[in-house]
Amino acid sequence: MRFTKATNYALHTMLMLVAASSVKPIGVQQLAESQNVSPTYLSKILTRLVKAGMIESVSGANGGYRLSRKKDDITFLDIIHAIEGNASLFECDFVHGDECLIQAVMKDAEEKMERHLKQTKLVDLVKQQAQA
Amino acid sequence: MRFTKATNYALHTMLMLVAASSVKPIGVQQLAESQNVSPTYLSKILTRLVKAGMIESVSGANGGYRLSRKKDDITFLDIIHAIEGNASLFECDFVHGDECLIQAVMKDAEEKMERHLKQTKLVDLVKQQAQA
DNA sequence: GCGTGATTACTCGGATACAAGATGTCCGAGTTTGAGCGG
DNA sequence: CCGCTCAAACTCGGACATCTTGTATCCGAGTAATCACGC
Repeated sequence: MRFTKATNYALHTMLMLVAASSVKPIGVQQLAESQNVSPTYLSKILTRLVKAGMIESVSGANGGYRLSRKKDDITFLDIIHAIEGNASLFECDFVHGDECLIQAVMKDAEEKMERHLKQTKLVDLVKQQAQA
Repeated sequence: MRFTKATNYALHTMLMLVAASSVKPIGVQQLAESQNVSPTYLSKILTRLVKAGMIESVSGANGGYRLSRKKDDITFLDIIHAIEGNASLFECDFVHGDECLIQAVMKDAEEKMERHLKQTKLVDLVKQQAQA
């Protein structure tokens, strides 16, 4: 029960893209170097973000990745769900007659966490970085 | 990033033990049957709870598991930590100069969840079950 | 100078490899209860 | 009836076995920009 490294890569990459926020795409190599990942692996992660509609890829020379339109409303939860999937963290597959009380508690806890991740946007971090 | 089945087993088993709450221990077989797990596997999980000090095992005939003394203050978080470990869910191992802003956000989110799990006790569920 | 083609710098997707963790199973060893048996 | 022994019913712990998932690598294919070259 831990977040995967892929999520970490995705979050850091997105932070860079939001910070750059320019029209020009940033190449995978550049993004990968600053995180010590192999470019091929990072690109595999980024395709998931593309499918989620938050970034887009530009192929060919001078290609790379850049934010798609909605740029400023991207939350942590968006990215995490794109990478980890939006399945529930806890799933009780037993068949006790009524609803599982344990599952209810776990679901509440999960929602507490998700609420925080949903209300924190990447842009906020960029501003903090700029001040420092 | 999901909770393991072992955690599910542990939570359900603890709920039974708290509900029983008697002096007599309950055998692993009985506990396992009601959850469709093999007794050997369940016992492996329960030893972790023993090491965490929340239950104790009684060996020999008519043996089994029962709560240790502190019985009524056991929280969800206690059990989860005993099974999954108390490591942080998110760990950024990069070396960016200052503290990782992303990690800070994730840690906050995690704490939101843990707070809920810490303030929910198993005894509360037992009472709910009794009412129904 | 201008079009055409080749080269180069990229991303994309699938196939594959490897490691770690989750999920069990099996077995031998220790421990307690209780039954059986002999005095 | 008492005590001793032995079998049965348990848990404990380590050593496997298997399956899934995370973490990557490699390679061929497609695509866009740029460079070279001939007219």
